[in-house]
This record gives sequence, structure tokens and C-alpha cells, in this order.
Amino acid sequence: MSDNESPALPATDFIRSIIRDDLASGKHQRLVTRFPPEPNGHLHIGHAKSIQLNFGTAEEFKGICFMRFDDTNPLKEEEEYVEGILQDVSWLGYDWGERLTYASDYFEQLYEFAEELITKGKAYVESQSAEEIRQTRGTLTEPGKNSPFRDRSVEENLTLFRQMRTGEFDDGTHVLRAKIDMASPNINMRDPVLYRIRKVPHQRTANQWCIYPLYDFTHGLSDAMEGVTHSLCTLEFEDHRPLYDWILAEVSAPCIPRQIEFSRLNLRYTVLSKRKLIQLVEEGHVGGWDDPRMLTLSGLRRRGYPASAVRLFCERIGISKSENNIDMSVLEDCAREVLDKTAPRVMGVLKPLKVVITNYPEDQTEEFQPARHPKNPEMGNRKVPFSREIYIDHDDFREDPPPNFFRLAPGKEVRLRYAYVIRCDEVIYDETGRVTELRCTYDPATRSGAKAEGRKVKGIIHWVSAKDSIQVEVRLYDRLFAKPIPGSDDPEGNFLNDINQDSIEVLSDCQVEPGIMTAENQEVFQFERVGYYYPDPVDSLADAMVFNRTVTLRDTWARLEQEQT
RNA sequence: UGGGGCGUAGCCAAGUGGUAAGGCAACGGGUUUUGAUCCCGUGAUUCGCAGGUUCGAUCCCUGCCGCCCCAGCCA
Repeated sequence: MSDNESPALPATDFIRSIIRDDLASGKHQRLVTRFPPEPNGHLHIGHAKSIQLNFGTAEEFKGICFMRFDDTNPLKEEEEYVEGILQDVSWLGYDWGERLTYASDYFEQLYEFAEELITKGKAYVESQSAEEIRQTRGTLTEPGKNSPFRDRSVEENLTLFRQMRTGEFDDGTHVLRAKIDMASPNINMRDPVLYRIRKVPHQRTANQWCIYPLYDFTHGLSDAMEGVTHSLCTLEFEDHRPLYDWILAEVSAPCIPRQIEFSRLNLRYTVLSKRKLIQLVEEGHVGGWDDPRMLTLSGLRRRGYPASAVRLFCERIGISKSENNIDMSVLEDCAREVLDKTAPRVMGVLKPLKVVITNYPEDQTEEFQPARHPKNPEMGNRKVPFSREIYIDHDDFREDPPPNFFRLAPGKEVRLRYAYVIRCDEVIYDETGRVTELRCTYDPATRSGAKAEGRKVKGIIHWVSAKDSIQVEVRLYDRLFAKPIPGSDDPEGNFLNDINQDSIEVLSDCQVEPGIMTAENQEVFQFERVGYYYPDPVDSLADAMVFNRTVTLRDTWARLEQEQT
């Protein structure tokens, strides 16, 4: 399922430095981390960065990493996402072993910690409405006001909180608040809400609870209960760290984890926020979470990205605290790097142009046996039939070739890869003037592998035997958005206007060499000179294959030609 | 105008008092029956800006500028 190539060089970053120091100083005997997604959507490449940090460092430092679902909001979370998330993490190549947990596993202990806080006079039951709480919170520049319920007695708070638990109040009538400081310049410290009443069943605890803890109360304590030493999260939680520390300090926590923040991944020409991904899926702008244009892990997987390419990418971009905007080409290049070494080669003609080799006998065929991989002879050879009628790619022929075009043109010669040199003698057109066929002659003396190949020809093109080739559908993908930062030009930030209308092109009449049918496993192929293609795991049928273009090969000629014009 | 962060080459990113790692991209050259791959070579007199301390500052101090995050009973 996943290829387990380990990263080349050990990464060094500020978080690993802290871990290294804490282990060296004896502050911790063993590293414990956790990857804590909320099951309200599927994972994307930004999560891969976090997964690789948490699971990756655990592996590196011989520690452990918990796979923990942060499921404290039954209104937004769904069990179906759990399965997808677990599949994505294991696809990436990480194993949580026995350490699959849920914040909801700790609801009872969490409740006890809440009572402890109340008993210590550090939390109170608030009976103002949500609106009133908002009104009295103050603003960024003005302090908030104390709640009239702030000084309820411990006994009253305890009674009320227990009644909240037993369901005696309606949603929204009461909440539990920490008693910290309504004048704090950090808004998170202005008596944050710890528990709210929600009379809805929870995916895992069903109707056991009608009060649910909020993130700030849950997260640090869950970390502590799991013995997490380093709680790694993204920058937007930096402001929450004082609260994280406060809760752990005020309660008899089993240990004190340290929260460390790093910057989240931003990629150009795509969106990675869960909200936006959900919108793309729900409004039908894409085919689903696993649409190959989506930078979700399921989308990348379906597109043909090897897990090791995603890991290489995460390693390459590093970990820091600065805002970043990584170019999509970095990701693409990681795919090329991995695939070049592993993908079996095959010839595939995307836009077939028929070529008749007029001096090749009609009933003759022969078979070439090129290597499946130019540098890995152990991958063996394939059989490629050759005959009088072949297809070449339309892009490899020009009636009026530009300078330095060393492919086929009237009167010019090219080598058919692994086969012969041919010369274009005649161009056949249809009524509309479109080129429909080429008449060529071949030179038998130039047979591939022959001692004296006769002459050197600069151009080499791919081809397939017309009567032997397999027709397949190919889907060419491009970036989903036309702007580096979707929505940045729109006053309302509407990113949907920037969707690239040409992000998918379907070619239904592609011809590939018959050897592709021998593939037993789903694997990514390199269509020589063109790119990497992966059989679509959803729409591909045994007799009607569909290939997704994972990524093109680097195309120096395309760049050159663009510069020439 | 409150609080928390960030600012090192096109994009990432180390270094944190001793004279700017590395990767990707780009460019030049070589190999090549994939215009691919591979190989070799090239880039910051300078670390947001301005002062200061120091024999010496990207690193310490002061001031300024720019960008990001925070006012959910979301995570």
C-alpha cells in the first residue's frame, strides 16, 4: 500500500533541537507526541507536514506518537472521517500501533478535572447568554467586564455543573468558564468557556453526555493523560499557550507537556483550509475529496503520488515559524524524483497521428524488447510490437517546424524509439485541411541495436503499433486555481472565482503499448518522453483503462519554444 | 491604538558575537536511442530599515517599517 523509503538526511529544525536537548538533559526519558485531527474532514498535504513532524520525530528519537481524534464537537464531527483519516496516515507510512485514542475517551476524567477546578475556585458556572458573554468580553483594545455570576460559591457552582451534566438545563443556558482575568490583553485568558451544553448524541459516546468540553480545556489535559512531552501545533495556537499552561498548572495533571508551534503549510495555486476544501466538495466544483486535483492525501493518492514523494516534500520544505508560500513545482518535482527511479516505462501516444511506413511489408511484424527501466535492469524487459502502421503523437509532427524542432516534419527524419529511423515523405489531409496521416519510409539499416546504425538522428519520438496498441482514456490535470493565492484579488476573498477552468482535460483516444496490460499491480507508469500516469482506481476498468496524469516530465523543449515565440 | 508571532538569494531554510550551510528553482557545460534522468560548474561584500554597543554584529541594545494570527458556547 505504501512504499517505505526512508528520508535521506535527518532533518534539523528548531523543534528537533528542543527535543534533542530535552532528551540529552534528561528532562524526558522518551519522546511522546501526538497527531490530533478533528474528524470533520479529510486530511490534506498540510496535515502531512504535521503527521511527518509528529510521527517522524517519534520514529527518529525512538519515542511514540499517539493517533488521537479531537472529537469534542458532536455537531461537526462524523465517524466516516475517522476511517479516511486513519487510511491516509497509514498510507503515508506511519503506524500508531496500540495508540489510537479519542479525546472522548477522556470525557469522564476531563469532567473530574473540571470539578477540581471548580473546587479550587478556578472555574464557575456562567448563566449569561452567548450574546451577553460576547458583549462583555471586551475588544482587542478594551478589557472585558466580569460576569455577574463570577463569584458564585464553590457549592453553587458544583451543584449547577452537576445539573448541567445530568441534563437539567437547555442548550445555551449555562456554560462552565475558567476564572482567570477579564482584563487580560490575551483574549483567550478572559474567562474562557470550558464546557457547553449540547443535547446531541456523540459519534462515540452516544447519549452518555450532554455537556462537552472545548478545545482549550481538552487538548492539554488529553496530552497530559497520554504523557505527551512535546505538543506540536500550528502558529494560530500560540495565543492559546498561556491558557494551555494555566489549565495544566491549576489542575493535578499527571505531567506537564510543552506546546510548541510551527507555521502551517501554504501552497501556491491551491487552497488548503478545511473550510474551503469542504466548500469545493459540497458545491461540486470537484468530483469529491479524492478528486485528483485536490491536495488532499486521498486526492494525491488517486492522482498517483507515491507516499514517499509526499514525505520527501515535507522533508524538503522544513519546519520553521515563518509564513511560507511554497510553489507547486516543489511538490511536482518530488513526484518526479521518486517516480523516475521507480516507474516502469511504456510508450503511450496521447494524440494519435497515423503513420504508414510505405516500404515496410504489409504482413510483417517484429518485436522489440526494451528495458522496463533504463537504469534498473532487474525490472526486466517488455515486448513492443512493430508493424507497418503506427501512431505517433501529433505534437511530434509539425508541417512548418520552428527552429531547433528536431522531431518529424515533411522531408525530415526522426528515430522511432527502440526501432528505426523514418523519413516523412507525404502528408495526408482531410477535407478541412487537417493532417490525418503521414506516409513515411524507414531505413532497415538503422534498426535499433544494429552495429552500424547508419546515421545519427537528433530527434527521437515514441510510437505504438496501430494494430497492437490499447486504447485508453487519459485525464490531464493542471493546478486547480489560476491564481497563486486564490481569492487574493477579490474584495470579499471569494476564491471560487479563481478556479482554473482548464484544470482537467480528458483525452479519450490514447494509444498505449500492449505491455501495459501485464501490470498486475496498480502502479505508476512513465509514458516515455511525456509524463507519469496512474490507472485511476475508481473509474478504470480492465478493458477500459483510465489513466491520471500524475505529473509531466520536465519539458525543456516546451520552454525553449515558448522563449522563441 | 491591546496581545502574540514573523522578516536571511526567485521559493524554502540553517546559522544567533568571529566574518553567510543546504535544498528546490534559474543559468552555463558534459553524458544520453526519453529535448527525461544523471554528472560538473555558477549565485547573498550581505541577513527588513536606521542608529548604538563591540577590535568585530545576521546574531546584543534602541527606534522604525512590513506581513501574519487573536474578540466561536470551532479546532
